[in-house]
Amino acid sequence: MAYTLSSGSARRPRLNRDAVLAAAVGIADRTGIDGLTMRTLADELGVVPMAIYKHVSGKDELIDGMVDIVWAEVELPDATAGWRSAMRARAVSMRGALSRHRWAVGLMESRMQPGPANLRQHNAMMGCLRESGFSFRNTVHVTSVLDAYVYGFALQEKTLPFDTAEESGQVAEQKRSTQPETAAQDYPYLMEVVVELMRSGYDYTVEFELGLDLILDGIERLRPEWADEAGR
Amino acid sequence: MAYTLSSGSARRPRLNRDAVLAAAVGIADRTGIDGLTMRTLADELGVVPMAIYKHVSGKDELIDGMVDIVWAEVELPDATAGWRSAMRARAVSMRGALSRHRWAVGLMESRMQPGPANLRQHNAMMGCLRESGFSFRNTVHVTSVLDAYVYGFALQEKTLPFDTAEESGQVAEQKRSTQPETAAQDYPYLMEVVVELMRSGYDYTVEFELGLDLILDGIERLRPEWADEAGR
DNA sequence: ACCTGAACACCGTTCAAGT
DNA sequence: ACCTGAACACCGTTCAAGT
Repeated sequence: MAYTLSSGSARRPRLNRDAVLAAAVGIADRTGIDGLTMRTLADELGVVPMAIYKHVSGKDELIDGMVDIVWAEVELPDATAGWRSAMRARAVSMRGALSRHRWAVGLMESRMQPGPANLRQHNAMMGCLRESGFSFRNTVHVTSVLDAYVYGFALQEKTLPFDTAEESGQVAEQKRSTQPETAAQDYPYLMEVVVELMRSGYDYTVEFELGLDLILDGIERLRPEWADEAGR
Repeated sequence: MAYTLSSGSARRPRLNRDAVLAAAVGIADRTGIDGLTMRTLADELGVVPMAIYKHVSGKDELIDGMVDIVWAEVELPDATAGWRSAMRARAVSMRGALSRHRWAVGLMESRMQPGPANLRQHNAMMGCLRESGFSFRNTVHVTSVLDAYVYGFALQEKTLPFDTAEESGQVAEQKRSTQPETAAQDYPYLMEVVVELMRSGYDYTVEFELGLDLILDGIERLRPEWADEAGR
């Protein structure tokens, strides 16, 4: 019976939701979120645009699904390791996911229907902090400052016009030589720092972890104080 | 001679670049960046879409100009006040500008042609830190961590589905009652924190300044250490 | 049950014309 | 010098049809 029903179009495996989402993530990774249209996605899948609407209600739901794929790539905090190293590992993992999927920066928290991986992640984060003795209020504070830093760093990383330390030098040099000669007079401090950056390079990972440790130190140092109000 | 040249259309003042940019910022503030199209902008100005292209080369240059208007609203750091209060005031001012112009979050650093207000701002920031004795390298570190925090906080503020402490409660309540009953079992820690947030409210300004002071403390405490390498 | 084709109401931008 | 109108190559999405 099975073979009597299979038609000549058995070439391409039947479309399903996961295949649609995976293809969409691939396109967005390669060409940016603007390069992802229902039409380019359909082309990639070897299908007509309207075929996608059988698996996803529209572009919004498509993006909801893509964002939850990124959330699923973020390591869950392991509370048994202690809150500090759990929070550190989670932040590092999240920055990694966001630099692999730059289109996702700015979308991670903005979806009205948070997906299961998103909920699981936040639940684990709250759980780790609460079990480590943070009050409700301080759990919110810690989440807020760490997430802001991770999102903001990822945003800068997405947004700055170089990817590697070597490229940072090239871009700085190019900018220096492109600017009108007046720039060095009008913005002397800026030029000085740009020239120095060019000389010594810029490593995103080193920079990220330096700031992260500074913030974790701040949380740790303030903790006894915050613990005073632990009942609340 | 002047009046012989003035035609019947003297009703609307002649279009110019500043008027175009100001109108565009207004539309983006009210309706979001998606609500700003060359066509809605033309309507607002009482003009046909193509008229705009005489004052701006296209949508990219339009947005470049809009972003620099936001930069111009950010208070320049006042080095005479000491680096810490200068950095604090600048960060608070920048968050203010970004919450008045939420469409600008994510665009502040992404323009290939930084405008004059942007360059002035960064020059003043570098100047304040360098004059306060920070090494080149540490000037970069401080800028990186502070900007990441401000951008990331603004991103969360733009992105979270409530604006005020009261609304945060309403949203939390609605989310709680909308979720399938299993949510409380699947995500107990998350639900607990959400319920607590609902009870006590959430104030963006308080939250922002708490994290900001934590980071400034971290910078201050690490400073002597960093100063050791001040020559470099 | 799943896919298709044509159409609609939008975009940003070009080009040739108007005054 | 500045503005206009029509057109082009794109969007996301609806609807009626095909198999």
